[in-house]
Amino acid sequence: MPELPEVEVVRAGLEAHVAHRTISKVEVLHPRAIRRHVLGAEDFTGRLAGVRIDAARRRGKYLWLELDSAEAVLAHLGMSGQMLVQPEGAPDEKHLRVRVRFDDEGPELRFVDQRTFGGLALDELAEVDGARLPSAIAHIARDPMDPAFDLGAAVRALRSRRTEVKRALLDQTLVSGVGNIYADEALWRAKLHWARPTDKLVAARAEAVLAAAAEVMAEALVAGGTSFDALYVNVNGESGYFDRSLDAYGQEGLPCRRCGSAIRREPFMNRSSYSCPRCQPRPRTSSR
DNA sequence: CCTGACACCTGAGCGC
DNA sequence: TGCGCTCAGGTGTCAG
Repeated sequence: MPELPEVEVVRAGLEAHVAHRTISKVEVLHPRAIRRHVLGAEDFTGRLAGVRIDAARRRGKYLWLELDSAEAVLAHLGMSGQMLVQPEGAPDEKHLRVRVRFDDEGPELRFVDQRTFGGLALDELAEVDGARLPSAIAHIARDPMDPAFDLGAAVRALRSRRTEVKRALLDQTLVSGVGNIYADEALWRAKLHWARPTDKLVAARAEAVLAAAAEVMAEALVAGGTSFDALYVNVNGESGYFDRSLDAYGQEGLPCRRCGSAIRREPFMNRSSYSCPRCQPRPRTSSR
């Protein structure tokens, strides 16, 4: 499930259903799911047995389970990863990759991932810029829901890049949590075309698009996230409903809510970008 | 250093 | 039906 609101929905579910429980046994059903755990599946399962989960945390699209062993299980959902809380004995999902059982014999935790772009790894926690993070994600910037998020610093970082504004929004080292959907929504709200060069954005415009990203992701979280199909669900398998509130993403041909022009779709980085041709005019100097 | 292209996967939906 | 193509909420790696 991908972007920040959807990942936060999952994190909250993990906090509610697996925090304060002790792991009894872990099974890795597909090696790719733990490819980031360099020491391999045996090391992964061996070190998790008997460990208690203290908390579920998140930065951007990454989440991790803090363990009483002072380590963490770092997780990324990739394009299609799910964390499901299921009764023991429920039939295995087709793409079940990792199963975590607990010593209370309550519901088990399942990492399910069709495309296997996501994965789990055991990692050390490290102090990074005042935060305690799995060391593998030390390079990931704070997200807009982080209490210590610094909007001014994000504005400066974005404007220091020489690239297109949407590429910058998707760069998780500048600001984290934003993906293709919320980038398009933020650009629509800020009335910016995705190809606008970052180094020519005045600070107020850069701030506007970053604030819009924060705002739209907060609204999406209230709605339980964005979900077009069964791939994007919370730990109980339920979909969010923010898709009904999208103004740009996936709206090709539909009237812009502000001006009525038909929303257009343009190729962008091997996928698509949706925007309003009138509210978000293409930059004059852009090649596209 | 920084930027952009590409690889990594599976499955759904479409036109022929 | 079936084939081949395109598309999909992401990111690590590598060449220039």
